[in-house]
Amino acid sequence: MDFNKTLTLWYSEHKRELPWRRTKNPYNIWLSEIILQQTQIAQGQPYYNAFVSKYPTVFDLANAQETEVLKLWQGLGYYSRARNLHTTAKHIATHHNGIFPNTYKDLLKLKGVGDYTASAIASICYGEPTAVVDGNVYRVLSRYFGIDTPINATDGIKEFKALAESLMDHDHPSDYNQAIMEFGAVQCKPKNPNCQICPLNDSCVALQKNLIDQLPVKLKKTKVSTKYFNFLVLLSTDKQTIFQKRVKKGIWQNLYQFPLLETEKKLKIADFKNHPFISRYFANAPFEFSLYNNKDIIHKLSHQHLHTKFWIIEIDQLPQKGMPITEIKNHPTPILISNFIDDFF
DNA sequence: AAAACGGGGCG
DNA sequence: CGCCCAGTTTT
Repeated sequence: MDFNKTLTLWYSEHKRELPWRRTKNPYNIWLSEIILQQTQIAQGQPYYNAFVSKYPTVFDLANAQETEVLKLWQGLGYYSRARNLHTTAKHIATHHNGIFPNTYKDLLKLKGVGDYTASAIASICYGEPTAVVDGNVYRVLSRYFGIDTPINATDGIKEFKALAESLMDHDHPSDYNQAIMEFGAVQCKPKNPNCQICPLNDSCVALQKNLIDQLPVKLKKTKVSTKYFNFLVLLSTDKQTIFQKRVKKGIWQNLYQFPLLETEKKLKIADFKNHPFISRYFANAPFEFSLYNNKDIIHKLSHQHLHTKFWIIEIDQLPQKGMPITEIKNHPTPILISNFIDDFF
């Protein structure tokens, strides 16, 4: 049986029941695809449900405040997705009367929608025969056809996209695209796939050549840097603290945090009070401090390891405008800080 | 072409 | 502890 037919038959028998599989509404499909970028279904599904519940239509999302959208996104990571999601919702509501573009080409123009997502929406919602190539597709195709071109360089990206397009079932673009992705997620898994029960095991090149563990080929991983973060948790006598928006580009843009002192090395307790930033920040106002965590909390991002200390600082009057402690939980914040808040307050 | 961008889960 | 995840944008 050919590759194509085998996959769609497998899909009809094994596909999981997922909330976004009950609809072809482009708003819902778009929302699910953005949430699922670089995100496993188990992690993304609760967020999808929360977003659909709070923002049933693109107009509801467009009318929200960005900080409210980020709060609902909190913990999911890659927060530019949430900012772009909101930007695109406003654009669709304002300039397209709430109607999504209905072609791959026009979908691609939306902020936060790249080749994969445009292909997914175009095929699922409108039946356009444009092939998705996500991590699952790279894995399935590289193994089945025995292709060792690196998947994260220009050559491989073009080669796999062309191959995927050539395999497209023009009569069932939606099912075909979802079938190959689901097959990658459930059967042709990254680690320890059970090739004994694979419906393609009689024609899989990687299996025949014992290359399942070698494919797909991925080029050098990005190196991880270490940073030292010191968060200043101010507590005034009138129950206020300083909690401010990260406005600069970089990680956690537009999320909230306590004032951050980043140091080259670990900041010792004995050196805290005399650190130039601290002495200047408090301008000799009397304060008492203690360290919340004796050992650094190591928060791991894909490209940074953040060695973090939370300094608890009790002071009569804040050196700048503050926020009542009761209000900080209403603001979006990185999971690193959210975990601290939940434990400390 | 390469780096930046989160957080969770798994072997 | 390294790899992977229904990738996109910026540099």
